[in-house]
Order: sequence, then structure tokens, then C-alpha cells
Amino acid sequence: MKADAATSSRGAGVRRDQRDATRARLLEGAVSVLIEHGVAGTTTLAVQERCDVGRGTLLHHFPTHADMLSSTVTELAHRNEAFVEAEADRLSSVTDPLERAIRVMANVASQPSYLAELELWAVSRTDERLRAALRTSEHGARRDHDRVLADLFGDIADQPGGTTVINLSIEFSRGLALSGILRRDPGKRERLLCEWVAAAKVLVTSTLKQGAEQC
Amino acid sequence: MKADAATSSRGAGVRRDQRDATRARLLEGAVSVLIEHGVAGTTTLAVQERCDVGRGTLLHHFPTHADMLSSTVTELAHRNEAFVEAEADRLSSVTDPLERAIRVMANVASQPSYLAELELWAVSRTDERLRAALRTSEHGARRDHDRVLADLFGDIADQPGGTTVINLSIEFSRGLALSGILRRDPGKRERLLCEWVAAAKVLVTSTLKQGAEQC
DNA sequence: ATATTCACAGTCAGAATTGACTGTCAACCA
DNA sequence: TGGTTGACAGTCAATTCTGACTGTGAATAT
Repeated sequence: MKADAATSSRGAGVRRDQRDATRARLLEGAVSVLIEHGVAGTTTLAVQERCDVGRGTLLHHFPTHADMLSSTVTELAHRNEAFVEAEADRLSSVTDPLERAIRVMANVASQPSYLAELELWAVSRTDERLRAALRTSEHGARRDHDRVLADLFGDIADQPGGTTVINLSIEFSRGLALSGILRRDPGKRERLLCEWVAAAKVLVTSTLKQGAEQC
Repeated sequence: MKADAATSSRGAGVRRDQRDATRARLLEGAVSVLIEHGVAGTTTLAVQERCDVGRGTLLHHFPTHADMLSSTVTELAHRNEAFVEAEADRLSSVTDPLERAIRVMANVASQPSYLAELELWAVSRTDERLRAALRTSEHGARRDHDRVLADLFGDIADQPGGTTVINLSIEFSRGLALSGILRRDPGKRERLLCEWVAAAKVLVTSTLKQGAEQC
């Protein structure tokens, strides 16, 4: 085991700081490129140019293109989680807690950064490596993910059909977001959203336990 | 205007037949490659080799890669529509009409060919040309699409919350399908599906009109 | 003080893909 | 029957991307 740089009294870990700073910059750039240009456009060259670093720099931090994408995936997931809280603040004016939670989820899912994540999911269907990376990323962030969700929905989860409504809302939000890419009429999104909010309200008060137990 | 080949007495339109046959073969191959290898793997070269045609042949029918993909998109959409009816037949044992319709939708959406379509949607986010092609394709098949949906859900659409449930089911199916790509536990899919079926049953009998009208 | 390690830069060859181009043969028309 | 058209094949240059390789300077260890 080598002596830790932190043991030096002065200028400790300058190299490491540099390294981390560059790496962070590369990830930041990679995420931006991914959001703007999609998976196909997220080449090592594009990221290298975006970050204005030499070819060796990028390859030093991410030996292969797959490595770069893997790390980018994780970074993107973090970013999207942060969006949830930000959007929750932005929609603080919505009084009904259930409607607020659903609208926050739907809005976050419709953001470019989340759509980029969905794109990765879709593409990973025929890309073993990427799928593995996404699974690892999701698995690692599971705790945070659950916490964010719990914060968002609050005591709704404790009501009879609460958990069901939350789970259904997740899938619904993803579908809504994906469909939104092609949608010409933005009004339909709002209509669907309203309908789901109304449905969700019915569901949390209704006892649909017997239905779910029929499986 | 040129004389129609059909006016010739014998061997009429052999060239045209040949042309159509080759084109059909190319589309068939392109769809297969797209389903198997995803958008990134659907190169002109891959399709050319799959169909065992010369380079000139493919470029003759589809001058550019974008042209090929555009046509493939339409073909894929047709194929997916056909799947709906096939799956409806396969699930004829499911007695409850609402549950049957929902399960058919969800199953179709989870098929590789439909996932390929969703992948195209996702990718089209940052690809103007592809998005336009998808919109055109969807627009052209709208009539058929509505008819298939009407056949599937039957008289459910006439009930109070019927249309709403159908629309929500569509988005839910897409979300479920996309999530399924990464899901390790296949049991969760079935659970979510059951929960949505149960919820849908509640919704069609419940009057959630006032909720939807609050928008 | 010197050797070494490491972050970073630049160059380059190889692989993959695209689309332009030329050639060929069979079918159609005059 | 002879010319023309169109389906199809093969070749090739240009482009793009990847990753291997070599070089450099600053920070750290001895």
C-alpha cells in the first residue's frame, strides 16, 4: 500500500485534485453532449472537443468509449435525481400533495436529461455492455432513488392504494415522456396528465386491494 | 405520362415486379436487422449483407441511409399493428374484455419489434429527419391504428371513463415496456400489470368525469 | 538532487460506413 | 431489330471514429 498523498503537509494531493477536476469536467461535458446529441452523437471525439482536451486526456480517464459512456450514465442519473427536488420546489404552489407529486414526476420525466436516460434504456436493448452499466447505475442509486420518491409522495404511500399509485405513476410518466417526443399537440399531454391525476385520486381512496390480490 | 406496363399482353410489368420484390426483401431485412441490432446496428452495409444484394441494389432503392430508415419505420409500424390482432387471438382465453385488452396492449408493447419502435422514438429526440419520418408514418397509419384500438377495446370505449382508461393504458404500456428492458425481476411486471388492470376496472365504473374536467 | 510517476497532449494507423461512380444485362419501345 | 431504359452489381474515395503509441512537464518520493 502506498502512502496517501494527504499525509504530506503542503500541496497535498494537487495531482489528485487536478485529476478529479479534469474527470469532472469530462463527465460534465459528456453529459451535455449526450443530452444535446443523443447516444449516437456521444463519441469520444465530440466529448474531447467539447471539453477542449487532448485525445490522450480523454483516453487517460476513460480507456474506451464504453467506459466513458458507463460513467456518463451514472452522472446523468445523479443529475436527474437532483431535478426531482428542484421541480418539487418549483411546483410548491400546487396544493394537492398527490397532484403535486405526479406532476413533478411527469415533468422531470419529460426533461431532456431524463429523455436521454430513457434513450439509453431503449438503446441498451441490443447492447449488453450498456445494459449492464445501466443496471449497475440504477442499483447503486437505489437508496437515493427510494428516498427521493418517499420525500416526494410523503404520506401518500401509507394510504391503502398508495404504493400502487406511485408505481403506476412511474410507468405512466415514462410513457408520457416518450410519447411526448413525437406529439405535435402539447395540449394532449396536459389532458392525459389531468386524467391520471383524477384517476389517482380515485384510486387512493378506493379499495382496490382485492383486485391486486387476484394475481 | 408513360404507358402502364399492365397494358402489355404478356410478361407485363416483370421489371416492376422484380423491383417490388427486391424492395420488399430489403425492407424485410432492414426491419429484422433493426429489431435484432437496434438503430445503431442498422447500417446500409448490414442490411445489404443480410439481404445478400450488391451495394448498388440497396443504394438504388434507398439513395441514402436516411431514406432506408424512413421506409423501414413504416414497415415496422405495420408489423406491430398486425401483432395486436395476433396477440388478441392468443389471449382469447382471458374472459374479462378490459383485462384482455390491457394485457394485449402491454404484451405487444413489450415485444422486440415494438421496443425497436420505441427506440426509434427515443433516438429521434435529437434527429430531426428521423422524427419527421416517424411522424409521417404515424400520421399515415392513424386510421388503421384507431380501428385496431377500437376492435381491441370494443364497447369499453363507450363507458363513462372508457376513453380515458384506453389512453392511460397506452402510456402505461409504453412505460412498462421500456422499464422491462432493465428489469431483473419479471414478477414485478406481472404485478404492475395486475394493479393496472384492477385500477382500470375501478375507473371505468367510477365517475371520474368531474376530475378530468377540472383542467 | 535525482529518479520516478502521473496527468495530459499530439500523432497515427486501422476499421467501419457512406454514397458516388461505372459497368452489365435483361426487359421494354419504336 | 436495334436503341433505350431501368434493375442490379462492384469498386472506390472520403469521412468519421476508435484506440494505440510516443512525448512532455510538473509533482512526488528517495
